[in-house]
Amino acid sequence: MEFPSGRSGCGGGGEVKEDKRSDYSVNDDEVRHNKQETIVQEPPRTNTERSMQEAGSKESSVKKDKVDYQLETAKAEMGEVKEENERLKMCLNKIMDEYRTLEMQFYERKMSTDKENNHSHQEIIEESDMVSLSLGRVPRNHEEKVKKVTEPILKDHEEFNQDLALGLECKYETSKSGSTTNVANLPNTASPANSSEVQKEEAGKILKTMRDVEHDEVSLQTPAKKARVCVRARCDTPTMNDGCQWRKYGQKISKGNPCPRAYYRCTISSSCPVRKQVQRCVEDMSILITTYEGTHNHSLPLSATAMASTTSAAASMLLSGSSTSHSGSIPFSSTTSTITNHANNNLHGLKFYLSDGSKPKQLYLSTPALTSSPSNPTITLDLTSNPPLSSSPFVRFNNSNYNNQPRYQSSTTSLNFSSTESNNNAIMSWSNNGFLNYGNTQPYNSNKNNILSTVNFARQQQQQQQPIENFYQPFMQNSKTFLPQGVTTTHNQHGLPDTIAAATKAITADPTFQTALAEALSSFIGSSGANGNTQGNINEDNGEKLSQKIKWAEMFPTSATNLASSTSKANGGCAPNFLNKTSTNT
DNA sequence: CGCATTTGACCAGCGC
DNA sequence: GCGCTGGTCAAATGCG
Repeated sequence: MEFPSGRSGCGGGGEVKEDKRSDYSVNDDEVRHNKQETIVQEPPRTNTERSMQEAGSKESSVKKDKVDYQLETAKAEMGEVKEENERLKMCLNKIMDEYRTLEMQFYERKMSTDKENNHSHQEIIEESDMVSLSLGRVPRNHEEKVKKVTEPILKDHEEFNQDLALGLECKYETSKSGSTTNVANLPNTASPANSSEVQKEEAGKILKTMRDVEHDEVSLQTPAKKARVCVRARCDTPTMNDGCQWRKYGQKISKGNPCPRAYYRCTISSSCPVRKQVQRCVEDMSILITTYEGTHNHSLPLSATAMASTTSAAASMLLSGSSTSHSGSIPFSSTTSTITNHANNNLHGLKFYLSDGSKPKQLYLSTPALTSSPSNPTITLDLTSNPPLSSSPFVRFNNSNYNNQPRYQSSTTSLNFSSTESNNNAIMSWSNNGFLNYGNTQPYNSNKNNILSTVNFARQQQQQQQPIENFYQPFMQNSKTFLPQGVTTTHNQHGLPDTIAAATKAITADPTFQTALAEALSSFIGSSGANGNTQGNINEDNGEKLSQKIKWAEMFPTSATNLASSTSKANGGCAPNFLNKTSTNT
């Protein structure tokens, strides 16, 4: 059948049909076999042979009757199967129609709301963000399917359409998105609409089954590769305030670190599986190591979405890399030459260093136990300036095959969003109120030559003399625009998409790194840009952002949608305050 | 009194 | 099998 997954789980009836069908194939084989036996027989030459042949002809006639009977039976049952198939097709068609109807209603309501509020684009972005903040990976063809469905409906709102598609695609935990996602996957089989209660039930079964299948896929993936995201940041408080609500459920003195490790679980939802571990770095007590594990299954406060999306993106990056590692490639190491060629691209002061991943090392982690489990690949986001255990302030994508790692040397991918300064000038830290600060006022030196390969998304040269304190202000309070070198734009107050475009051109060679970096960028940049005074420019830059999203989609087929979602979110101003000094404590 | 935190006990996984 | 370690549970405790 066309949809094995959906059909096989269709209330058990599908399996019966499948079994019957397998019987058909067996019967057909028997028929062919019998026919061949009949044809191969030669004419008799002697009486004995003739008598034997007569007996044989009687046998063959009996066989023929049997074969004919089997053929007719098979045909009849095939007809039933075809009818069943047609019914299923009609079910799917009806579901598709209902989906389109709902979608159109949603768009219409959205448009009317936007007209009323007189700032449509921003509203759209915010609303779409409410649909989904997922940073999961979306197959490009899948996105195109949804786009194809919705394109005739709203050509003028392609951006919104894309954002909605993202939400429909990614957020599996909601029933709405789950159903629509699945429906969007279904081909549009043209058949006359014939609604009936049976069909509705069947449609419901299909949707339920497919939701279950999807949920099972997620649940099966999660425990096997429960990625962890380790965030290192300077923080004076016992825990850094990431906007989420946590409840402490345990504390342990771990080996090798006199500082106790605290265990927290998310309390926003009782069923939320997210855990975090908090521990001071043994070598620098001012550094707080927070390890996140799991994905929130509920909506987050605005102030919590940034960290959540960051960790989610990082985890997604890690898992995507780990998945490729199984196929024998090193996910992040093949981008060296390309990235180095564009090593001086600056992007809003964020620096993503890429080093040779062929030499897996465990970096930064003061306590190896934080990456203890071989089944838990860990990515480290280093928000400090001086990783104590690293010889150079790189980001090391040490996403080696963690299954082969010893217990304390499991896969660790490290992102260092830090200064290249080797001193103690933290550019980002959690202050005594638990919120993220942005370091000192030391001049920023963006270039280091002792790195194997570098992606430098830092500011351009003319900005390098600016204090670090102003480093992130473009996304926070000031409307300054920091453009990469060689990039010109007419939207200076909205340089983010253009700078992203310029940066992405620099890293288009390697799809794996594209995927990984795009997801990391999506959350980080998206978050950083969220709080800027950019709302007034939303409308005029919408087209630019839209085109930018398209660029991203072209450059990063597997992850551009995530970035587009995050950037639209950021521009919509409802993104949280991962980089916001003034975020409110929830 | 309700909620959050503390803390010892318990369990599972891993290495020897 | 045993010991070690990380992680979790749940009763006890503290606090507003």
